[in-house]
Amino acid sequence: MMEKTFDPAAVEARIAAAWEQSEAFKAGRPERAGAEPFTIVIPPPNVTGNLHMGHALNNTLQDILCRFERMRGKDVLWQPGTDHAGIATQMVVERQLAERGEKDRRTLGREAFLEKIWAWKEESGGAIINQLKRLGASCDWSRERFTMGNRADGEKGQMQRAVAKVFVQLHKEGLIYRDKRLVNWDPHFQTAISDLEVVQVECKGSFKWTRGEVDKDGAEVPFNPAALKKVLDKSPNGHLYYFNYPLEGVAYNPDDASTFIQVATTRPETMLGDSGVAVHPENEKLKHLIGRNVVLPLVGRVIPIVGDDYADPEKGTGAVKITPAHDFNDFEVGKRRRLAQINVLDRQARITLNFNEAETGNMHSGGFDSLNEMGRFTARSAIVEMMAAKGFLAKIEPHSHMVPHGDRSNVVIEPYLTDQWYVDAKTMAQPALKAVIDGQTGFIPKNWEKTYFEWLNNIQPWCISRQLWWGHQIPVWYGMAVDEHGNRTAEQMQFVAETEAEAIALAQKYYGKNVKIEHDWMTLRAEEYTDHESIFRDPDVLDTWFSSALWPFSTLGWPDNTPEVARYYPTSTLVTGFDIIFFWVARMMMMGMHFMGEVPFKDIYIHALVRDEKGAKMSKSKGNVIDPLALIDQYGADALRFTLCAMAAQGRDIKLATSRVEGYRNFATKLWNAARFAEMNGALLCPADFDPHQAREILNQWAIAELARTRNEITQAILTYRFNDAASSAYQFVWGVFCDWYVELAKPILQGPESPAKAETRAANAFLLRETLKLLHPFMPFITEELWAAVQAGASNAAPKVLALVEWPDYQGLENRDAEAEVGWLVDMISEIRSVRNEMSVPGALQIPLVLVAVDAATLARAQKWNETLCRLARLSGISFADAAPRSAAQLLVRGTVAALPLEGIIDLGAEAARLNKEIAKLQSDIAKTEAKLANADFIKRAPPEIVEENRERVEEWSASVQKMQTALARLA
RNA sequence: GGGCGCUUAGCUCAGCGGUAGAGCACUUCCUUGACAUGGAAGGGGUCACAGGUUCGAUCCCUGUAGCGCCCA
Repeated sequence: MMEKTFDPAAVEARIAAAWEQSEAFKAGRPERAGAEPFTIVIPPPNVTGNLHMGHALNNTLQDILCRFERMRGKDVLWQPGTDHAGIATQMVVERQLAERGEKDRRTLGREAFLEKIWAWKEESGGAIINQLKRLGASCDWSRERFTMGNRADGEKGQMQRAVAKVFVQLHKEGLIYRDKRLVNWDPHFQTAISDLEVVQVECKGSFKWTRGEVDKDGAEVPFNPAALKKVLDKSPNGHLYYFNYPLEGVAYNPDDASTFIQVATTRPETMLGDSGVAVHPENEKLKHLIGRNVVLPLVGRVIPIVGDDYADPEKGTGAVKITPAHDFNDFEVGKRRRLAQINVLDRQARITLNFNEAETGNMHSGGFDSLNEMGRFTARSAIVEMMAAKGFLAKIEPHSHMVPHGDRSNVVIEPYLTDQWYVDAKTMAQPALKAVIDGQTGFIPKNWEKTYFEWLNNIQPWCISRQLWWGHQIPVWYGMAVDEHGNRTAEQMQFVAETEAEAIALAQKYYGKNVKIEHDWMTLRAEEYTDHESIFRDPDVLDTWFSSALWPFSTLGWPDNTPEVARYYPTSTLVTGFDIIFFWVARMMMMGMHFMGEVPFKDIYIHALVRDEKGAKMSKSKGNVIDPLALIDQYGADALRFTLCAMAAQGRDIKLATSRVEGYRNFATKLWNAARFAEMNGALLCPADFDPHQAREILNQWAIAELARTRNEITQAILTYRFNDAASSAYQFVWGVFCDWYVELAKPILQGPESPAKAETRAANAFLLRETLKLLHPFMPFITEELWAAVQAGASNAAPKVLALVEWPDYQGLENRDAEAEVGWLVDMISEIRSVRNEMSVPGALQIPLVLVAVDAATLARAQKWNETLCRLARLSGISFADAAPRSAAQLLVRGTVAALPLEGIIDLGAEAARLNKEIAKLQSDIAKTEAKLANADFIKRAPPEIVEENRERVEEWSASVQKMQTALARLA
């Protein structure tokens, strides 16, 4: 005897083991060698990561597709793996070293530190893989990949070779180059980071001061640098500072606006690097100053006032100070107007005054050396104080603005001028754009194409180098260039090669002598070798996304010519969130088009973000994170999966409420109990010879037809990525059709005497249950697999051992209108009687008689046939037939049949009259509305005939009902 | 500022040119032999607002308001 409820915690691990043991998820199963392949590459989660709700949704949807296609007989490869997440991993391991009191990264040195990371990875990396298994993800786990490959393989490793080959080839083609540009610089990790790793945080300060402002006693309020410092120490951002920059050649007077130009900035310390002031060329108030110069306060540098559209006349003072080396917009203005790029920060974002003497102005003589190596925020208040002291500070006001922060380090990011490696993304974007325009790849929902186009059309060079240790080291070696006599020049030489050996070979060819590897540039430069020359490798590593961009083919074994590449590329579908369309999807498209000459995936399904109940993004700092593993523990993986699927409507975020998960847990219980009922009634095992087409019982025919319809709905819904429709179809069938009606209507038969009808119903019940398990399996793999074992018990057929490999049903010719008419009538009759009973407050336990009035032979036969069922489900004492309704009876109308419940003495006749009047009124108002519509000549003329006909029929039906109810009303008196 | 999206029952959301739907919550009744993680019945919505297109608009178009996200 089955338990009363399904206990996911007790079952899930066992089921997962059974799948593993049967190798159900393995791609390339021999019996499917001739089958169509279906491939999905998992969006590789971060190796340091833990399963969050976004992963749960993402992987549930992928799993539904994979299980569905696997059941449809395809050779499914769901390729799993993780990515090496440069900064995150380095950070995790550094923190671990600190906690254990071990040597820090720099003390350890690069090699030793990398050993530590690999050790960490072996020990605790990739926990998320097991968490995905708990969710039921049917990946081919034997093929798990890691973007960093395997430690043991070194540069011979396939992932390493893939990355190196891509780099070298793109470099050869001129699509990878070295350039000096602004990057997002993280001063904590001292590396460039991608836009993706930058979060904008809104900051608003509180300090306020205006030059010349007087207090209530009429005294001028002096600037209080200590007070500002105190505010900035708490939070350095959120103020706008107004500076007067004196015009060259006039005596500066803060009270005479004609002697200066006023600029506003949120980052005062960058003024040390100003090389111009911009004014909009059509700015009536200021344009006359274009072409003049200002003398940069403190520094003494003479810099021009230039005309540029970037300066918005409406914003701030209308004049903008330009610091090309420390602001993305200013960088562009500076390039347009040929302004100097003066870097005033070091790698830790401390002020450095070691810029060009020519650019220094009078800094050193001005007594500002104290600023050197000062932290940027300390320098901020120091510089403001200096400006104030010299009378250049006009105003400070609180200002709300977005400040970029590193998402890992949480420090303020600085735009920073450095040499980095770039991919010419603009060129590579063209085939990626074309592929979507031509429809080789399509987004679902389609409107995401717009986002994709938008980004690819405005794409910037992709900075791929990172100043980290953990990652694919850039395959470039540097040496000194030599002239034709073999003498070193001041230039640098680059050797770009897939392996160290190749690099040495290239260098040897270039130098004409032996080449050795040196470990850093300083040593190499300092040494004068006689017998050989030396090169050293670029210490930087590649952006993690660089290797992720190769994921759809590198996981299949590329660059080797593996059978997997041939069979599973291009992949079928990519399932991912919209937040990485730019960073990942677009880059996979670029790399796929370039290296494989073919799109990496045919469909890109973009799903929503999972938010909390109130619609807020889940985040640790808000404390509103719902842990999917906790939900799995509490309600089971199936319930969580079904919830996410049911809520995955296209184009809308998911606001997750645990009450929904609970609801679908209850759904699982319902299914479980349907099986339990079947077990108790000998209807669990479907006889091998049961043919649904041969069912003779109309109830069975009806339910089988409903099953077939549901199968089609689910199939269609999954194929069109309408996951929520698929879920509701399944839910409606299991609960609303199978449990609520089929089982109830079948009870009298199943629990009655032996008969052919009973035997057939037992078989049909088992059949319906078994087929339902198949249809539900992609959504709820655990409970269905568990019940599958039960419905297969003792079955001797050759069906696969696990449901995961069973064939998706395809029923033909099972629809049945007659069955719908009869069972529909029965269902409506029972519902109506129950409704009247309830409304009339007939005690639940009381059995009452039913009189069917003036029925035809067919209805009479129908009523007699279903007598027992009707009596049982509607709590009737019996059914009789009459030509006219008895007096003092409640009357109801079901699909044209008049039914009377003689309830004299039981019910309040006044209440029944009121009930009938209410229904009549409702119908009459509907009739009036529809008749008005039919009276409209335009409607008759222009509406489709079937709609007009439908409305006519409606009026007729309603009118007949009104008439019958009026008769009933008359009989009441 | 630019782009995208949203506004439907108390809550969370489907739907979408042709009589407004689900789950949860709520009310009443029911521990009957699959299931109280259950059953039966019920209340509850001028589908944000204003115009327009249409025979007909919750649905299409325009505008307004509010909210959210992305990019500056």
